[in-house]
Amino acid sequence: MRERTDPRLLRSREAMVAAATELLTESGLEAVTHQAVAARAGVGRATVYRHWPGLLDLRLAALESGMPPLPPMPEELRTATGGDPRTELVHRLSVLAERWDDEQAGAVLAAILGGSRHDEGMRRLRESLLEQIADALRPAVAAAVARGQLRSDVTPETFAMATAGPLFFERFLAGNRLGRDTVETVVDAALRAWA
Amino acid sequence: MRERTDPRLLRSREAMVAAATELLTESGLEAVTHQAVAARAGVGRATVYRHWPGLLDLRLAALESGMPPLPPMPEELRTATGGDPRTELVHRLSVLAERWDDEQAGAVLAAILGGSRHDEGMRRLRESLLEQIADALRPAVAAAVARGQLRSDVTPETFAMATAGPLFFERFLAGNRLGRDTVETVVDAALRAWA
DNA sequence: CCACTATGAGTCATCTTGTCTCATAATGGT
DNA sequence: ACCATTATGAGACAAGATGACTCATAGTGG
Repeated sequence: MRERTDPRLLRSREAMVAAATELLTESGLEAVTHQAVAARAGVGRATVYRHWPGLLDLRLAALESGMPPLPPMPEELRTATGGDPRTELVHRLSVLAERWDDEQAGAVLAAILGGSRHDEGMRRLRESLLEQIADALRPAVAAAVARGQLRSDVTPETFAMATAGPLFFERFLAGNRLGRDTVETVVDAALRAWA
Repeated sequence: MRERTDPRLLRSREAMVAAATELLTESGLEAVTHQAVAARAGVGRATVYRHWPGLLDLRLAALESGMPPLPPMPEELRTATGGDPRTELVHRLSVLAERWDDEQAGAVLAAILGGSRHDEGMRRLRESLLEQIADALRPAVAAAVARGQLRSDVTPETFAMATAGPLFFERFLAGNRLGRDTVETVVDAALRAWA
């Protein structure tokens, strides 16, 4: 039985995923087709069909590679915050904001929002994105609740809505880049609102 | 010179726009093509090309018809609020939330978010959407500032970020319908945060 | 009643899509 | 070093989509 170790398979797969991600970033999900990916990856068209028989499979691969998990909070930074929830919240949301500042984020998010109503795979991606954000905020929200800085009924999901929501709005509806000042403003507003 | 009054022109145009909007709602922007619109509208393929020679023109027409201007605040309701900013804010945002609850809203917004990076027309649509929201909140925000319920540096744009942002997040990222309770929660949080 | 014009049907060349075959060469086990 | 395995690129192919065109017809405005 074949393992997943054939270098040819990995090489071409890597090239195709890279090409698909580029196309997604540059021209949106519509531009991700077997033909376009093959051409850009320098690969036979049939090869793309072999790896992802369906168009949705191919596009899902592009989207997945476009939204890797958020890097975890570095331990040295966590201790450096002195356990201050606000500092940690600002840091976690800055990581998110930085990612959303990236060019490809808009393409990925728009595709997920639009596609999740029709496609199960995209719905999964949307939910995992939501979970990613909530998980990133979970420890700091818990700490803030423990210290009485947030009401005890504030969940990570609620706090995500209160912070990631405005950031999303500012970035993708207003079209503005997200600086650390914006993140701090949003975090402070949420802390005031839910104290 | 021909006026825009030829009934044939208006009839077929109306049928095509309706068909395009349906396709957009049901299957996303990608499904809006000259051929599909012609088939659904019961119209010749050439006719669709005559009205919108380019694919982007056609899709823009579908998007525009999918985001008509928000209805203005009814005068009787405005007086009924007794000039209370919170009540008016809740009302205005409930109108927005109701629209976003609609099935087609997700398709329209996702298309605009994704397309506004590449297409000038979609960028215009995105900006007009933003303006729509800010304008809807403008009088109530001004009133709240005048009464000292909001800091004097809070603009309609800021308040839109603080309220429409979370609503957008809740509706399209978390996938939850927006009830009046959600709107009230969000408005109250924003009023606390920016008092 | 008539000149006008939007329309539907159709044709046509070109491109895209999905499936298939086959020779080739890289690969892993022996 | 050898060989059976297998992923690949090139290409053929039918079916369908695309965009531009022509033309007879019928609804329209004067």
